[in-house]
Amino acid sequence: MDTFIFDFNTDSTLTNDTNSTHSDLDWTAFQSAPPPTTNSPFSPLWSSQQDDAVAPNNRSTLVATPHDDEIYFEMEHFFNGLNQQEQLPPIQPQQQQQHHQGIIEPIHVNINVPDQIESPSRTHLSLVINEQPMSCLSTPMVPRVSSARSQCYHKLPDHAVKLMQEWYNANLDDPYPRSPDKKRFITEGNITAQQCRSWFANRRQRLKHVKRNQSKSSLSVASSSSRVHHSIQTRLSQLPPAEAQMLAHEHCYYCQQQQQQQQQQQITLSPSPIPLSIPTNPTTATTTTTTLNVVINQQTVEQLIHNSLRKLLYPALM
DNA sequence: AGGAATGATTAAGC
DNA sequence: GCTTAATCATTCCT
Repeated sequence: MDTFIFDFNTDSTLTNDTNSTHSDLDWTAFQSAPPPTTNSPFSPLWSSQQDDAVAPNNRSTLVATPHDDEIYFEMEHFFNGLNQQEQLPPIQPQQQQQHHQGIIEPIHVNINVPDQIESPSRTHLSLVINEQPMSCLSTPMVPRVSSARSQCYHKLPDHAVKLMQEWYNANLDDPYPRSPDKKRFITEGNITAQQCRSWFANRRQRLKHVKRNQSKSSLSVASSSSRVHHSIQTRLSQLPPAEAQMLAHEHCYYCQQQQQQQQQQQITLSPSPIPLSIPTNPTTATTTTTTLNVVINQQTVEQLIHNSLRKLLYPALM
């Protein structure tokens, strides 16, 4: 694991900590990336044009992994805080001066990034080897001769796709066609066995991807917020408590959210007792097993985590 | 032009 | 031999 140290300046530019001995990352790649559309300078790097995670063209050594999403969310979380800051009332000239005098220092946050292993480009491999692909059909669509892969790109017959799609939709719980089904797709759809396998493999993978992203988008907010909050708080804890708290509430989106939730809960959690009904059954009167179905919402969980963190980080304040 | 969709390939795992 | 995951290449769409 490498530890990259990012400097978060208030103007959201990314600078290289040249004194760091933790990172040998080539920062020129980041500098040559297109200008960010948001306050986060990382968006262009981690957002791919399709569902696959693709490393930037000029960063062949930086291969995107599933961890990148987590890192991205952590970065995004922090910059959400900076975005929020922009929506705050304009800084007074005196405060602005304090900014430039360095009273509000850049915050350093350590992000752990798994070691990346360079893998050779498959395009290059196929060009070098120039092997004949397994399933090249003699169909008319042969656009270019640049690589073996491009020689056999065809759109599958609509009829074949329709057949497989119908079968897939009807067998979502077990989308693995057996031999008879495959033979039917091959003969009726006029495709090869390889094309049939590829189609189902792609279909399964891409649907899985969609499902994963859907569940992640609902869960990641809470978990990543909490994690990044913790890492930032760890750093801030090295500062004097008063200064750290001011910085945290100014920059940390999570803290701002927590503050809002606290205020909301103080209003909504006024005396409204939870209705608890204990089932009474004459036949099991002697047994004392009782099931209480209590729904704990996300706010409550985050509140509990937040309080625990505060106890850990600021015991003097508790 | 750029992103999304789609077909294909490869390596690794079982 | 089949599947998954990652990735590339091409076509489609806006």
